[in-house]
Amino acid sequence: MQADCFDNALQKLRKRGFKLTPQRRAVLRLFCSDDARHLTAQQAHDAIREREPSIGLVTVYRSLELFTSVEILHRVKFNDGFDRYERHPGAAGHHHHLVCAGCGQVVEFGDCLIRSMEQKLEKTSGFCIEGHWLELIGRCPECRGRAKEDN
Amino acid sequence: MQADCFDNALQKLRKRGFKLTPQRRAVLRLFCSDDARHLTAQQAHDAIREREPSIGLVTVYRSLELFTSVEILHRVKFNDGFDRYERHPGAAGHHHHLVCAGCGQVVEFGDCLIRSMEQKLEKTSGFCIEGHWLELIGRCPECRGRAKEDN
DNA sequence: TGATAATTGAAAGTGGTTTTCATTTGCTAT
DNA sequence: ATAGCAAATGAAAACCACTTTCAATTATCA
Ligand SMILES: [Mn+2]
Ligand SMILES: [Mn+2]
Ligand SMILES: [Zn+2]
Ligand SMILES: [Zn+2]
Repeated sequence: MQADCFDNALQKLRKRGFKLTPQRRAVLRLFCSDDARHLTAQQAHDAIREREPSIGLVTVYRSLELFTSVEILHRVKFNDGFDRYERHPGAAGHHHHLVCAGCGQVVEFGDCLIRSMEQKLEKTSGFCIEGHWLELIGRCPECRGRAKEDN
Repeated sequence: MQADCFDNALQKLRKRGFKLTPQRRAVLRLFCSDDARHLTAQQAHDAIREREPSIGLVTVYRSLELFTSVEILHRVKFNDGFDRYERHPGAAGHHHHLVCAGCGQVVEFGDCLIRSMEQKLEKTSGFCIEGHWLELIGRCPECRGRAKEDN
């Protein structure tokens, strides 16, 4: 749990006039810990309840939405039916995800070549490109081995 | 409506032992027409009902699933909560979509630089990469104008 | 022309997410 | 401190794209 992450987020909420409730602090605390990555609302709720047993799942949903809107969190889609959340990358720049189809393990990578593709496309299409979603699906070394066994 | 597209699809279904029902023919007819692109199940159902008024939405869902499994159709995700379908690109190779955040208009593009990114990543991560999802979000020229007016 | 298994459509179910609404609570002005 | 009030919370119900169930229908083939 990184203190500056937590304090910056509180600051941001205060500045915009949102109330600092124990529930919101608990959600922030979770996502400021380094091991909280790509969590679903349900996963976040389960984790938070260990410290804040009375918090409702609905409040977690609302906090995730609020924090995403003020860029404290970032919504990630793995196309598996769940919205997932991680700390907003901020100045560190965005990254993408390589998800194992076997075990769900996630590898992050930051050097994406999409900007140059986008610049070419902006010329040919006349669009102003505002963002992109990229998800790679594959198999991690362990799951490749397991697939071979099954044959 | 391209006849060879339709006939090839019928052939494919027959070969695999699926029955050729009027409902399946109607779904195929729709997706073999050139203007049917990135349709949701509901949109497909609405279009098909003009010729086949009694077809059920459930049957459309089932046909889309079946046709996707035998690679007659291709499932596309714009991360807007709907599964969308288009003709399977086949030998023509896959393409990606640039979607306007204002009006939903879609531009397709085929030259994607992701393969080289994938090859680099396969080395560094040890994953075997099986596929990727890429969606670009932007604003078309008309919607850029409209946004400027609103200021 | 039947026999048979696949297919269909209506209705009910599923599951992640959102809305409703009565109650509680953080914040501010006194 | 304290009261007043808008914002936030939690339980329950609603939402909605999609899937499953099941009885009736139908394409296919002997
Ligand atoms: Mn990430
Ligand atoms: Mn397309
Ligand atoms: Zn794996
Ligand atoms: Zn537009």
